[in-house]
Amino acid sequence: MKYIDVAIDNKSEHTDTLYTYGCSEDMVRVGQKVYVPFGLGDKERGAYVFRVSDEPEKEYKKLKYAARLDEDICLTEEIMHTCIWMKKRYLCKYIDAVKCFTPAGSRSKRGKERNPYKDAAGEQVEPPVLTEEQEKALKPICTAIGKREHRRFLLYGVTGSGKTEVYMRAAAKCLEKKRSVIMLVPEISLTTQVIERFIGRFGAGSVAVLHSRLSPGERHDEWMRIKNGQVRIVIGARSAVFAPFDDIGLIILDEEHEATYKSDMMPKYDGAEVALKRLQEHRGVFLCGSATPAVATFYRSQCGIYQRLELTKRYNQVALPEVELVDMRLELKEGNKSIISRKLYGAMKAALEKKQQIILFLNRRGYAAFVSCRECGAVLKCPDCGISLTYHKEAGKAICHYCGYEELPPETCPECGSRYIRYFGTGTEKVEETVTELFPQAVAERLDLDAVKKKGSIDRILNRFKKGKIEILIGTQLVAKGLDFRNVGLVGVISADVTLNIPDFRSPERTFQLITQAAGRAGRGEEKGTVIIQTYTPDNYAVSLAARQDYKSFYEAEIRFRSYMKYPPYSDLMQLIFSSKDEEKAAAAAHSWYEKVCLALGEQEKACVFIPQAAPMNKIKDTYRYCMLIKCPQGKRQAYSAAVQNIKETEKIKRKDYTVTVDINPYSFV
DNA sequence: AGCACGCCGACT
DNA sequence: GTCGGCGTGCTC
Repeated sequence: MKYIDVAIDNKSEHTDTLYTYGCSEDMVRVGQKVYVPFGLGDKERGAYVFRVSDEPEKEYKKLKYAARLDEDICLTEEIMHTCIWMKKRYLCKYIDAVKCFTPAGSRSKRGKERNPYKDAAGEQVEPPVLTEEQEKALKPICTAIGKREHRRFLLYGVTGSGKTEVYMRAAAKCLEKKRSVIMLVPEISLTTQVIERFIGRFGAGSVAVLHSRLSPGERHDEWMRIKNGQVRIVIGARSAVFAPFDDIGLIILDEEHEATYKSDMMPKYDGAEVALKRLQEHRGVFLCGSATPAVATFYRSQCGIYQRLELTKRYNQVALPEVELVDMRLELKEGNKSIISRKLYGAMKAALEKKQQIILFLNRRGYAAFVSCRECGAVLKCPDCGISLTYHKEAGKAICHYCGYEELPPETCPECGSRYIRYFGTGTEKVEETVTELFPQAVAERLDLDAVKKKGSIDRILNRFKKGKIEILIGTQLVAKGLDFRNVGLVGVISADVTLNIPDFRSPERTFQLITQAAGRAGRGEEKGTVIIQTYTPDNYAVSLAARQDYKSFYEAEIRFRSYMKYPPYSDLMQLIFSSKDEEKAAAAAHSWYEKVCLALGEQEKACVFIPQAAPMNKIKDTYRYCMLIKCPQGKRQAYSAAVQNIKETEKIKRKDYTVTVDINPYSFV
């Protein structure tokens, strides 16, 4: 007779503890999925074994017995440890963490198996000769893999310096040692080139690609393929970090700085943190790479938590593009009211004459940023979110970019009745309109969420661009990401200020990354490209240093600011969100929690707890939200977490008319 | 969260 | 006397 401590598979907060059952079988192991009778009706429920013991912890009045094992699902001990760690780190339930590791679907009925990459990219290419820099970067990685050491590397390499080749060599070393590889990419649809190269190198049969278009059945089949050791390489978005390998030798995070590695659903985990936790137990290697590492990541490479490896030269020796800043205030002063500066116009004309392609980048879709009355100053706002509505000319509507609410823009001001309704600010639609006016003979197309919705997939538009059917591509951040086009001679950033003015401590970091990534799209072929950045704040350090492509100076400036303000990496930010159908109740909950948190942390820590605020988009789907931010200083993270967890425990016993969600280091504060 | 038990009012 | 309303409390 054995005793097993299990987490029950149900949604309730109240049952988020380990329950002890008797178990007749000796076979039962940690990580095994079992079925147990639960509750007054002894309804059979799924459960996962966290602990197995010969003696019960204490005497139980009515000890029940596990009914049966699940044939398919048995997780590893490492996974169960990681689940316990996740519960503590992200304040989620046991079962939330376990669910990350288990396939959502059940065994698919039909035995058919469809792999979209199966017949794609059969071109088995000979690995190229490594450059001296690549060789130097690869060596310590391979050594660590060979010696089964848990080590962490940041591969800091300019765009086009051949990071992917280093990833592939490290992966090959891992396979040689009969260990498994997880390769995380920011988004499958934007990473086809990298995936095809991996498949070309290792063969479609040995690579599993996890993506959002998989049906539950297919997902289950892939999970089994991984679990049974039929594949040793998994490529996927952040959730692929949960792949059920039992000997992980390497986890790669490509484009490490991307926000997509942070989950915004429960549990709100950070893919990089989970990767590190798993690798500690597997004694595996963590390898993240970027041309513009997150400030927090570079900081770790400065203090030796990560070993930094640098690739400074572009692969085919093409010089980095020439970057020019255009001060749009002067442009206006000198009488040019257009959104395209004279310099950008000239460069566009020159590029078109040379038959080079152009990318114009603006991180705002729609036509105008807001609709306002010139008489009284009223701005058209979303009735649900309180956020100003963006005017979309093509759709003829004013649309809320948060919740999708739309209305016809009014003829007269709803506040004062004036007819002076005007549209302010620029979006991609307006850029497209201006470009078609200026260059009527050129083929210009838009690539943003709206265009993708209307004209089909991103790939279709990008393929047309690749084939040269589009001369000018106008887009939001969708065009700034790792695409590699040979014939782009000019990249124009229409307004570098859009991201800079978002109220978030990371907005300089994001602006710097976006400009650098966009600039990296220019001149990847034979010729040196040109980049023109338009801005109203040319003296801002993020803008000016991005123009000089000077990451290290930007890092120095930014880390000083973070240190001074005690922002991450000098602290962890913990965001508590209180939501309720009743605004009063959400507010009351937030304020009562504020008192409780202050009390629990003590007087001297009070400065770290911020007074709750109505969330910027206060109401989503008739639910009101209040936010409270806690800045946890380095070294006190666990104490702070524990205090909040404690309050959660005591609060859940009482009748609740609100819900709390916790987000550790949220990527956005709206 | 579910689910059963229980204490109360309306009905055959 | 009994059927069912939902308020209350527990789940190894």
